Amino acid sequence: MTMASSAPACAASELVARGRESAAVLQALLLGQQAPAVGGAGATPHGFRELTDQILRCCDRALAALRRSGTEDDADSGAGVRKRKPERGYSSSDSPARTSKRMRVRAGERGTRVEKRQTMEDGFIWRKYGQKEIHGSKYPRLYFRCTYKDDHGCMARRQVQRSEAEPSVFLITYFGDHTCCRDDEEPPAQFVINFGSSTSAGQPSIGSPPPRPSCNDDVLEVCKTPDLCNSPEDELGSGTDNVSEFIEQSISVSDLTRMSSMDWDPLNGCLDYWMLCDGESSFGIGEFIGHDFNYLDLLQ
DNA sequence: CAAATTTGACCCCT
DNA sequence: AGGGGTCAAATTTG
Repeated sequence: MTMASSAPACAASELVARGRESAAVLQALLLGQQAPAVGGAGATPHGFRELTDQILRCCDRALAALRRSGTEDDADSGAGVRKRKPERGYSSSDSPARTSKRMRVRAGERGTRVEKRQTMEDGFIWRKYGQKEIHGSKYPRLYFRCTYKDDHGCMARRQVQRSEAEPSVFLITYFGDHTCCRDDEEPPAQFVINFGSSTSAGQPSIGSPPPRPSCNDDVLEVCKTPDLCNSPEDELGSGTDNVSEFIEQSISVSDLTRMSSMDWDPLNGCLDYWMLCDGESSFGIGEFIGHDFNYLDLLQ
């Protein structure tokens, strides 16, 4: 990823200005003054919520842009995938870019994040590439990579494991950046994907266009400590004490739908995910679409 | 038939 | 040696 160091600052500046504008509108509404409608927001609870959401988003993204400007080098090296040395059975040309969790941890990989969620949905399209029984763990760990790994070279990955302490909760560990939607091009992810088991709804189900990965209401907690990625369940423990407290403000489905209609740009979309990768974000990725997928993989 | 998932095997690390 | 992450052939699904 290459970006001029001043670009994030400019973006942050724009975002702060946008956020301030929204704050001004909100203030006017609260004071009962006449205010121009922003995004259709009016002096209603819905309108207030919309404005506050917008303000918060702008602030968060601005912060992320600024942080990113100071840590780009780290992020580049951190999220990068190190190739293993050529292995037996692989030709030099097709030697896969395998990664080792230990290698990443040892190298201080950034861009890892653990979330406790009620759903595996996060707005991105993931492709399952593995499943492993974890020693001492009741539930298997599922391995996903971005569907657009091949098309866009997106190296985002995630691991999903059902919490033993809270079976209704998924511990999702994210690795790497989503580079599949950073360009000016239209974001590739325009579908909701439901990961299910092979025995039933094994194939992803395509539904209505999902909201942009930004705020969500099913993120219970987010742990931004990369080390936790080693073993989310172990390190998170049975409770929530070890997890940095983070409770997402709930967002209605209608809000999400509206958000999805926002103009797509890196600041409105994938930047949210960058923030996660920076481990500094105050909000999670993805949105809650529904709970209609099967948990059989993790139930066993 | 193309794309996604499953699952056994391989490899690295401790 | 064993655990964990990833690959890739086989299988399944739409």
